[in-house]
Amino acid sequence: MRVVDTSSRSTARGRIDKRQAILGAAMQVFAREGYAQAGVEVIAAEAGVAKPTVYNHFGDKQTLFREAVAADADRALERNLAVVEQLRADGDLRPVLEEVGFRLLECYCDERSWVLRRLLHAELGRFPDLIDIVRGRAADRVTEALADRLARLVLAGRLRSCDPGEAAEQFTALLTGPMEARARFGTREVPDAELREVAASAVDTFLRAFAP
Amino acid sequence: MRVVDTSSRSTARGRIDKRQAILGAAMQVFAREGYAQAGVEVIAAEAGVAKPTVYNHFGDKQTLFREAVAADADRALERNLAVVEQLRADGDLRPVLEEVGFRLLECYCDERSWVLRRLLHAELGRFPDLIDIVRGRAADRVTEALADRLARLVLAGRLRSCDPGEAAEQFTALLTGPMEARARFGTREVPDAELREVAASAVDTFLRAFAP
Amino acid sequence: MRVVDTSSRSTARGRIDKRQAILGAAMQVFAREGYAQAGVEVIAAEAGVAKPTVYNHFGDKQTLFREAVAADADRALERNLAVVEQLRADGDLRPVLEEVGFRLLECYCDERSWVLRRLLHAELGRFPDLIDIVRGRAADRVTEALADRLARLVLAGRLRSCDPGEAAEQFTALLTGPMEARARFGTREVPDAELREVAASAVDTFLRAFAP
Amino acid sequence: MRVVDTSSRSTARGRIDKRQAILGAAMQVFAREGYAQAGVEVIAAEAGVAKPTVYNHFGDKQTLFREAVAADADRALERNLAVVEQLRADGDLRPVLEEVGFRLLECYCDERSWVLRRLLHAELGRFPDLIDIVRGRAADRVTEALADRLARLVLAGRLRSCDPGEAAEQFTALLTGPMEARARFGTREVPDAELREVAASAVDTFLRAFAP
DNA sequence: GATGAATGAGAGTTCATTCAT
DNA sequence: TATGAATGAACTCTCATTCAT
Repeated sequence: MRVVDTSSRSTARGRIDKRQAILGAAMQVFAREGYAQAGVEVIAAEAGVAKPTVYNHFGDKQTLFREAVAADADRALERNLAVVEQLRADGDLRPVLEEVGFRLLECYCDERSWVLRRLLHAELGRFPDLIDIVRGRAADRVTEALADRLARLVLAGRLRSCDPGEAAEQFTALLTGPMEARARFGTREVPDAELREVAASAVDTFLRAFAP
Repeated sequence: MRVVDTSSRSTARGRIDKRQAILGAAMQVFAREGYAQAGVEVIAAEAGVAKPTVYNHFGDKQTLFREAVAADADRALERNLAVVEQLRADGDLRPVLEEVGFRLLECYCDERSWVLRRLLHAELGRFPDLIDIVRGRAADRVTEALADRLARLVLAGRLRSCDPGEAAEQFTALLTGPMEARARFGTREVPDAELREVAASAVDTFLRAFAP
Repeated sequence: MRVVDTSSRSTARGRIDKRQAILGAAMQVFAREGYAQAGVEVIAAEAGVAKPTVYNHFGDKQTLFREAVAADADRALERNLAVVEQLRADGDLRPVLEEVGFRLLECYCDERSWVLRRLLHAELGRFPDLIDIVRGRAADRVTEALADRLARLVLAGRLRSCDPGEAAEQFTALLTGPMEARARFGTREVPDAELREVAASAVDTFLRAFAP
Repeated sequence: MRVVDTSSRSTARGRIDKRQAILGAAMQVFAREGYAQAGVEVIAAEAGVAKPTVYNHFGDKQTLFREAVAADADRALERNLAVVEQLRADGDLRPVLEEVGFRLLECYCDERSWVLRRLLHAELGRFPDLIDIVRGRAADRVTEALADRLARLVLAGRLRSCDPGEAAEQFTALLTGPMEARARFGTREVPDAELREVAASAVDTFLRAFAP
């Protein structure tokens, strides 16, 4: 189902295309099989290149893994930040929080997000720097951005006075904590309605605790 | 100091001792290396037995993995349930909740708990049944037990009327959610003081939302 | 389908029964799997004993193999000799030869005979002495016995003067040679009618060449 | 003495050379040890390549075995057919038949022929398709070719009227049957003189039975 | 720059054989 | 004597990685 680029004979584009194809294939295979089990040969095949080409581009399997993970973490960060930015102080607070909560859960429950978290857990032992790669690009910065928005809500008198960092932590926890069980660690597709329920419940508790 | 023969030289206990030794070594090695990378030979060496002995006892690597995980999940369940049972309705509620919260965080942040969760995430792809093995023995049943206790607190008028299942989910989320970031996925040892802080903050938010 | 001896608790019979059971099971397993692939554990299970019992009786796998083969070779020799003894000089020669030829082919095409020959070929490299074990007990002595009978036929004027050893060799060759192809090396069950045809054709050629 | 580059250092021929080397080594080792006992590592060493190279070329041990056997069967077929083609109807029949018989016995008693037959018998259980691989390439087609020649001799009036297929079967049987015993299944080197004797005796019997 | 071919190291698994009971 | 348990050695097969083109 891949679309073959018909114009990549040794052009500069061709090289970039191949690099992207390899990264994409790598993430797919790593997700499916885990790092140790994933075969470079399989990745190469799925990317439509020869095995040594992978090595020409990335040097070794570990580097390929790191870069593939980093690329996906970037993507996830961007999506999450875009959601947090929707948290504005105009109008009724509850529906806004519920909408943001729902969107964040959508990100959290995205197939690729589960894959990323799974790989992170799986390979922390062999790749301790993965924490920084992923968290520097995703989880922490999202919480930070969320804290910023909450701080402004406090200043605007829409929330009671509190530590916005802690509040952001807890808001996130109230959203994602219940999902882990319900999504069975990403193996069950959670319907949007359930996402909205969880978001509503989280927001309810959050507002009971943090409304002025 | 009992003086029974604890040396395992060929007594009837020998078999059981070896089984336990293998399970223990297996968990250590799986934790260190991940399932795919862990070598049965290494496990055998670490257990002080020969490689075929491992196969005599467990048949193959997958079974060994499942049984090792199940054993650790059992242990974790027991510890968690013991903590939840301490949640009694006598006296002031806040300090009791804070103590239970702290103890639950101790369990959650235990080295072996992190290992278990990491392996669970890591190998879900290859072992989908791991969810049931672990959750049937741990996470879910703890939340259930917690919900039971919260229900009694509602009936006793110590908490406002609410769905105890949801309340338990959120209490757990408020505890563990913030830990994931702070413990850097288990790679950082979190001092008890910080655990108590997180517990206090979680209980504060929880009581603001669920006090009558 | 084995009949278990109900009275073998440590009696002298019990021991012999077990020995026979092991030999029988061994031959079956060796036939099915070949020497190298056959597992002593499987043989033991099929004989209804524990693995070390096999070693108590036979010392090692090679000895077990030799004894099992020797036992079957004995059985084959007896059957063949009984057939050759039917070769009497009274009455018409052709039908007698045809009957003997047919009976010899029956022996030759017996499942257990094919197994024996296959094992012999298979393991000649590892067991050079197998030639003597089997041939001393079977092929050669049958040809010798046949030569004896033919010699008496020559003396009785029923066959032309010739070397009876050569005649016996050739009579056997005319019988068995065509079978190898037709029986597809023992993997095809040859119907009796075809056996009789081959025997008749062999006798016809033999008599054309050796009638006085 | 041709002066082409027969050294195989990385030329395009290199691949083919290695393939041939592996096939040759495989046949030698399989012959020496039997299929089950033969180690791929040994084969690789004897071929002067690394173990995975064997797997790159043949995929697995079974395929390697089949291809090695097929290659040798091809070789044997060619030699046998060349001999049968020498069976012409000009001149005296007896010496021609004796020469052909002798040459066929040479083929039959060739070391590699014994090896092939031994392996065929030995591994029929595990490789039932070996019958077709070998017989389609060797035994059957030789008998067929021989039958063709005998048919022409019948038409030319040099042999009596008969079924040429049967006659070919019996001619072959008269040649090879006595060899099995004399060569002790290929473990004894039979001198040419004895081969000629057996051939002469076979031809004598054959002509007595089939001369017009 | 991209590839087909080759490899060293190591994986899981099996098995004949031997203790200790 | 018969056995459950343990083991050392060996097996097939895989894989990340590197030449030579």
